Formats: sequence, C-alpha cells, structure tokens
Amino acid sequence: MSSKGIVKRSEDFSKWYNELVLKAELAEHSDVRGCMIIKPYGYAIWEKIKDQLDVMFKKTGHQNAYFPLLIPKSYLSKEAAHVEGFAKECAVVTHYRLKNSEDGSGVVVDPEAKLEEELIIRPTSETIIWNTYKKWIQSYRDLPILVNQWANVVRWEMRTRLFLRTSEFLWQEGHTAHATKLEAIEETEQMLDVYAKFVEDFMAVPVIKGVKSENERFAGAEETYCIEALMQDGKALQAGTSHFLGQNFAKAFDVTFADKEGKKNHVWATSWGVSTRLMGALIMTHSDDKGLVLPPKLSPIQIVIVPIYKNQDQLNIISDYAFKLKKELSELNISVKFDNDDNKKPGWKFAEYEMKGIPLRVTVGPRDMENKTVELARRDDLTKFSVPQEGLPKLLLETLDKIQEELFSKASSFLNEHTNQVDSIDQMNQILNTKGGFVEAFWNGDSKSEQKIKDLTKATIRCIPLENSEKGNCVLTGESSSKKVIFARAY
RNA sequence: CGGGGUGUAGCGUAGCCCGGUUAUCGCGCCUCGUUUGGGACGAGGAGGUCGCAAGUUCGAAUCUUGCCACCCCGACCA
Repeated sequence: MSSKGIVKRSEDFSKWYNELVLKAELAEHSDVRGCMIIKPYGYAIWEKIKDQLDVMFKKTGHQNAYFPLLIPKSYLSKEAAHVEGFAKECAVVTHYRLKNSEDGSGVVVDPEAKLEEELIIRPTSETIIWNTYKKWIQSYRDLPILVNQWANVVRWEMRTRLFLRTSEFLWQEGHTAHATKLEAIEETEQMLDVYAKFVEDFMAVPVIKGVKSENERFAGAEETYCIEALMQDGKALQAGTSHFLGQNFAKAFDVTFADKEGKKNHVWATSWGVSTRLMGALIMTHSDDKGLVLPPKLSPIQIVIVPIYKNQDQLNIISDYAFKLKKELSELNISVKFDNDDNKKPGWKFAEYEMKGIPLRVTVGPRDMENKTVELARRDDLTKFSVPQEGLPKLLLETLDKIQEELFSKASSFLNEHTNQVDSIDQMNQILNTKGGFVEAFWNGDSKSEQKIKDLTKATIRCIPLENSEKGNCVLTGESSSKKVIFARAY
C-alpha cells in the first residue's frame, strides 16, 4: 500500500509531518483546496479525544446542543470586532439551486435561484447562538446557560496544512451565558483548566497557560485565555482557547435579563474551543522518524499481538493463547488487535504498527510458547524485551501507564530545555534561529512594541503566563515592566 | 496575492531539453506455489482520456498558447 519510511525530521520537518499524516493513514487531501478527508484511523483518534473531552464538559455541568451551519449574513455584522476578525475568511452561500447547462456539459448555478439574504457558512457560532440566547433568557433564573456543540466550521484560510489549518475543521465550541462578570470569568478559567488537564493527562502534551495579548485576542473577546504547546521543531502551537467575552455579544444581540430586584442587565458571556488541530499537536509532539507515536490513553489500538509461525499447527497454538490474552486484556479495558493476517510477514507488520504508533506490541512465536514467554516491544523508546506469560496482563497494563507518563515527562523536559529567558532582541533571534522554542522576555505591554518585535524576530507573543510576579526590562525598549511574556515562532 | 514546483495505471515515478512504431520502472492488486523471529521469493496475469483545451506537424506525453487543479515557501490567520 505505501512504500517504506518517511523523510527524517532533521531533514525536513514539514515534509516529515505531511508524509507521516498520509502514511499513518490519518488523513489525505480532498479535491477541494484546503479540505481534508479524515480517514478511519485518524478519526478513531479524534473520537477518543472527543469522547474524553465530552465527559469532562458534562462533569463541569455542560450540555450539548446543535446550532445551524448556515448563518444569515446580517448576524455577522452585529459585533464590530467580530466581523472585522472573520469577514475576510467567510464562505458565502448565494444560491439554492443548480440546473443543467444549456450545452448539456454539466450543471450550472441557476441565476433565478438567488437568495434574498446571503448565508454565511459558520466560521464560529457566536452570532447565531447569541441571537438564539436572546430568546432563551429573560430572568436571572434562566442563567447560567452552559452549552457546548460539536460541529464543523469553515474558514477560508490562505494557506492550509493537514490538521493544523484546514478550510473546514471539526471542533467543539462552548458558549455560556452568566449573570455576573465574576461567574463568567470563573467559567472561562475553569474551561482553560479542563483543556490543560486533558491535553497534559491524555495527550501527554505539556502546555503553558496564559492570556493573549490584545493583538492576538479572539475577535470580540475581552480576554482570551489559551494553552500553548511546543512542537519538536521548536515552534509553538496554540492548543486551545477560552474567551471571556464580557457583555460584547449580549449588547450586540440585545440579550438582557431581569435580576432579583427586577433591574435589567446585559448577560456575561464566554466561549471556548479546541479543534482537530489537537491532532497536529499530538503528532508533532511525540512522533519520530519511524512514524506516529501515540499516548496509550488516546490510541485506538493499545496493544497489537503479532504471531510468528511456520505452519498451521503452530498458528493454532499461538492463536489459542492470543485470544485468551486478548480476552483478559479486554476485561482490563485495554483495546487489543490480534493480527493473524497471513498475507503479511511479521517484519511488515512490525513496521506498519510502528508507523501507526501502537504503544505496545506483543510478539508470540513457537519459541515463546515453548518458554512460556512473549516478546514485548515499546513504540515510544523502541525497546524490546522477553517477559513471562505468567502475569502478563497486569504487566501490560502497568507498561501502558508507564508509557503514558514517560511520554509526558519526555515532552516536559523538551519544553523546559527549550524555554529560555532573554533580555535583548539579538539574544532572542539567536535562540530562535538555533534551537527555537519558547523565549521568555519582558514586554512593555504596548501593541506597537509587540509588532516591532514580530518584525524583527518573526516571533509573536504566545501568551502572558498566568503566574507572573517578576519585574524586568522590556526586551525592546528597556523600560521597566512587570509583564514577563512568552514569545515564539508559531504555527 | 507574490515566488517555486508538480500533474503519466491505485500509489510513487522514467521519458520531455533534442517529436518517430507497442509509454519505463518500482510498489500495490489478481492466480498458483514456496515462505513467515524486522518491510519474503518465483512464475504467470490484469490495469493508461500521459491534468484539460486549442494550435504546429505526415506524426505530440514531448514543441507553442491558453486554462484548470493541487503541493511547498512567503504574506495572512481563532
């Protein structure tokens, strides 16, 4: 199906990433520019991500709902900053019918079927949701509204990359409405914590929590909280955002509620989202030159059993054992594949499951059956060792946990080693041009300085970390500043 | 939108500069047999609007013009 191997990370990281996505059968390009087909294996990983996040959202009191894909154009113009941020990348529906072309060569848009008001394919759902919340909210008793939706959105990006930035992508967007500012801010922070916890505990990707500078803030938000991850090539990737929207959308859509005293107030809002971009973060954090490396908690298949045999009798004996092991592991909630496909040789299977990132491989051959052992191979560090069949399920369970932990600690070490403090632009450039990574520096808080630094270094402020008490001098102007921020070149 | 590149079988490609009979090779696919502890081997077989359109020519995958699509780098980007 696919030829051997992929280009090395050290040769061409970008190419490595693309080849990996294709060869691990996560996704492929569609015939529409910037759109991707998520293949079953890639989608299985996304489903794991989705299912776990969904549990976490529900535990924090949220419910799922679904709002329409198409939004009246007029909605988008109601919040000024919001339209400014999204207008340039909206796909627009102008007609509702096709007809056969006169020359019979295909179909054409029927000019008679022009829509009175054009429809926008949602780039995000704030506008349609706040238009709806207006109808749902009259009293403080109607609050809070804690709703999430799993959906697809379309943003007509100039340049796209599989999972990292596609014209259409899958995501969840939470949209909540609150009676007080404090409650909305608490919600925003809570969801940021949910994201950070998920990304660290399940994806094994360490993140830095912070808020965005004004320049990088979500269009229409008063404050954008984010988690930032660091990829193996030293570039940053925004992994999730949680926005405190203040009363901007409530005012734009005239959403008010009567408080206990009967006084009318505008509602306070939040929105928060993560997307299939998380797949990109997952891939670029752990994978290596042999292919994908998946953390056990998100791997659709956690253990693969590969039999080695010379004849049907041997296969029968091994199969009996493999099915028994598979059953025992299933009882421990471990997902197992026994690959007894006779058309592929073991070596082919080894390489294939390495490409797919299966965390653990159990190899069983006649020799093993005789010695009552199996061979265990870890995907993350590529070690192999022989272990007794006695007590194997428990050992496998422990090893999966260990892999999960070690992936996280390895990624954390990488992040720490690639976080450097600087106090001059020269130093910043020097770091960014060599090892890359996060650069901590003080900043005077001015958007113009931020832009200037970007022009000089191609680095943007990824975030202003939440815990932050030191003082220093602005890396650009030398002014005294209490804002220690994280710069990086980013995806 | 600027710069670069690509388009030939399911996938990856040679051929193109310098036009010439039946379009190259590898992987994959089908059949049979032998194999199976790190991407097996042999024999046989199937599979092609050479991105699209027009032009030049006795003759076009190859030359000319136009168009389309995608990829990469940049600008842009929650």
